Amino acid sequence: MSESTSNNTRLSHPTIRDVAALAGTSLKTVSRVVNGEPGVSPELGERVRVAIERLDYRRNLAASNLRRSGGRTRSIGLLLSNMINPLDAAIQRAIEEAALDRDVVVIASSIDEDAERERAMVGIFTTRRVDGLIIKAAGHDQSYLTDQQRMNMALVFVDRPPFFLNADTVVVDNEAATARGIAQLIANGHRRIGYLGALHTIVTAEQRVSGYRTALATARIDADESLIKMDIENSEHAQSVARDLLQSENPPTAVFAAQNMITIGVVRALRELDLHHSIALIGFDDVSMFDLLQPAVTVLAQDAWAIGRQAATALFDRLDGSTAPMRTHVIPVSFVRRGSGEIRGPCST
Amino acid sequence: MSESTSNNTRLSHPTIRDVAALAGTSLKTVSRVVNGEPGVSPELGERVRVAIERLDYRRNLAASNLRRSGGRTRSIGLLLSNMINPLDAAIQRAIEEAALDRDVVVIASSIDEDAERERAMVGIFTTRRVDGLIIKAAGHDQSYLTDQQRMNMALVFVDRPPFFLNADTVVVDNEAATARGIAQLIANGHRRIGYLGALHTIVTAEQRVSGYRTALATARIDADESLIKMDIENSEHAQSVARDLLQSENPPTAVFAAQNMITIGVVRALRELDLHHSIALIGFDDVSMFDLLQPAVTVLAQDAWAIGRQAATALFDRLDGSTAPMRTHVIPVSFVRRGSGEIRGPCST
DNA sequence: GTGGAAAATGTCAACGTTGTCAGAGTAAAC
DNA sequence: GTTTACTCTGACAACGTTGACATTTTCCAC
Repeated sequence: MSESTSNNTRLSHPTIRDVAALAGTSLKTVSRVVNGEPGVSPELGERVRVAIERLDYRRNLAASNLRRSGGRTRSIGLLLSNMINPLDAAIQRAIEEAALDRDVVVIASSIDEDAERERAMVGIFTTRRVDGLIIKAAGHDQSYLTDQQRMNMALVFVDRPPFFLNADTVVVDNEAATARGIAQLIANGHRRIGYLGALHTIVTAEQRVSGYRTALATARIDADESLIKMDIENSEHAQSVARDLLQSENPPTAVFAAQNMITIGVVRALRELDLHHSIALIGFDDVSMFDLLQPAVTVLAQDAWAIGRQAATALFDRLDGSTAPMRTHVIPVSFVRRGSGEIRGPCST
Repeated sequence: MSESTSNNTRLSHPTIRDVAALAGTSLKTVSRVVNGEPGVSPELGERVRVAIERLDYRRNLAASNLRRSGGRTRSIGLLLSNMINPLDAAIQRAIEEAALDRDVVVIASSIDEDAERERAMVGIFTTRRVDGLIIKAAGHDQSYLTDQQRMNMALVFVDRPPFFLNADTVVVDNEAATARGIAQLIANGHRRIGYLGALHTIVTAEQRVSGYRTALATARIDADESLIKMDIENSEHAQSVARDLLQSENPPTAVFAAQNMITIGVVRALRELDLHHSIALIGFDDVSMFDLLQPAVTVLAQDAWAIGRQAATALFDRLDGSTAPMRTHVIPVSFVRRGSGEIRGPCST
């Protein structure tokens, strides 16, 4: 394997053994130099460094981690719904930055609200022995992760709390934020407010619709169930549902879109029916360019970067050995008034 | 380490040794079962499977790969500019899907047009022994990758060809596409066409401005250098540059924005000056909701998904042992006419 | 029952690295 | 010259797994 040191065409990576041979010393000394351990004379150390340089030696981290105590791989897994969604992309980027600072790599994957894929990916990550996992869970039972937790895999849930498992969590207050948006619409004179929500199996979708109901109840308005449309899967679906709703016999005067893709679909439907200047719209989650539409879209904006950073911090705290009780971090949602949500309704004073 | 098999609180992962002990057999037999190798009697195989199940054993892939011939880690690296850019996000997602099908994980990182970070990440990936690397290079010299290439790391360049290195590449024809857009503007009666481009150090930025010049030359129009603004770093920067350009003494009647973030900045500037219905605009790269603006933005759209898929295909072909000559794949760019690019200029017939 | 092939199972070393510990060398103190 | 206390260096096992090969068991033909 290493007999061809003189030959420049080497097929596989040089090992510590090759370096030792070239420097005329032992494995262990090279290991010491590579790891910056003390107890190597300057001359020998230099000789080793030259050999490392010459062979372009890079230590094999997998082998290193195998032997090292603790068996950490300095890698973490990240499972989000869909990296194409700017919200998930921002979370990913924030986590990557935090990981990079600690010399940890991130293995990411999109799971598309698919509980089976969630479990499959967790299996893959377990096999890879990731040190930790940040997950926006799709399924409704994460008890299967107790094994991983016991085996020292740090877990942080983002966007949604885990089911049947106690773990650190980073969320926003979906119910309160939604209620705030709906209250605003009511204050602006709306009584019939349409609600378009995502898959009801997603906790946040339930929390948001619950905020909707709370706000109506607070204002003593009876919720008209025909105005509430759940289980919307994507932008196109939202568009067609909104179209039907707006063309129904007794249409809403305002619409609340509970997620960014849904908001885009609703905007399209409003445009299509030329109602965008008369029907109020508030969306959950911001998207770049919502400010450029006419009217600009009022949103409840999650701070994805803050969510990602907080999740990374929580995870690395655990990896550093924190044994504090599991904690739920709530990141504030900001209400960005841009115009679409300020369109007045029939009951304005 | 394994004395506490009966105890449920195990601190580290069970090993093949633990499974063997519980099943009353040898390491090798367990290994055979785990890897589905033949030559294990049904009864013993079943006993081993039960033990695996009971201990929730997962084989340590790092250890497995260390021993396995070839030493593949079934992981690939992915370096793009910025995962928050929807273009990069789509490329990433496409690659992830392809990798998942092959039971390969993707370690991704954003390098922000920073050549130093590019090299640092390549170093990290090398240490991790990724089997391949898909890279949107920031620097102007990738000869440092010859070592990796020689050591069997498959390389695929996306968006930009490598410098001083021969490797598979997936690109679009930036020059031709841009020329096509500019020719369209000229055909619509524009003679003074502003050009806002990204960092001139990025090859694609150069190719695009070159397409601009080519199209003008073809139409026998002298390029006015004061209309060409390069080195634009982000959306805000683009907005201020566009503002200055549009308010200059002899402003353009049309603008070409050579990248998606730049286009957004230009749109903002046009709005600000209330010129969006009078100045034509064509952008490179599509962004969701460009169709919702007024006027909707005409773009030259790259098929990010196709780029990612092609890159993954090329990479895995190499990993499967292909020794065909290095190839450059060119993915078509589509011209999406939506309105902003069709605003007529002073010289229309 | 014996021989011989085939199937099943196990032993051992190796992958590339680091932890443990022992040995060699050196300088200062007696 | 010997002891003491270093500092430096290397031999060896181990991390969890698999490849090569050896051994045992089973089965069938004679």
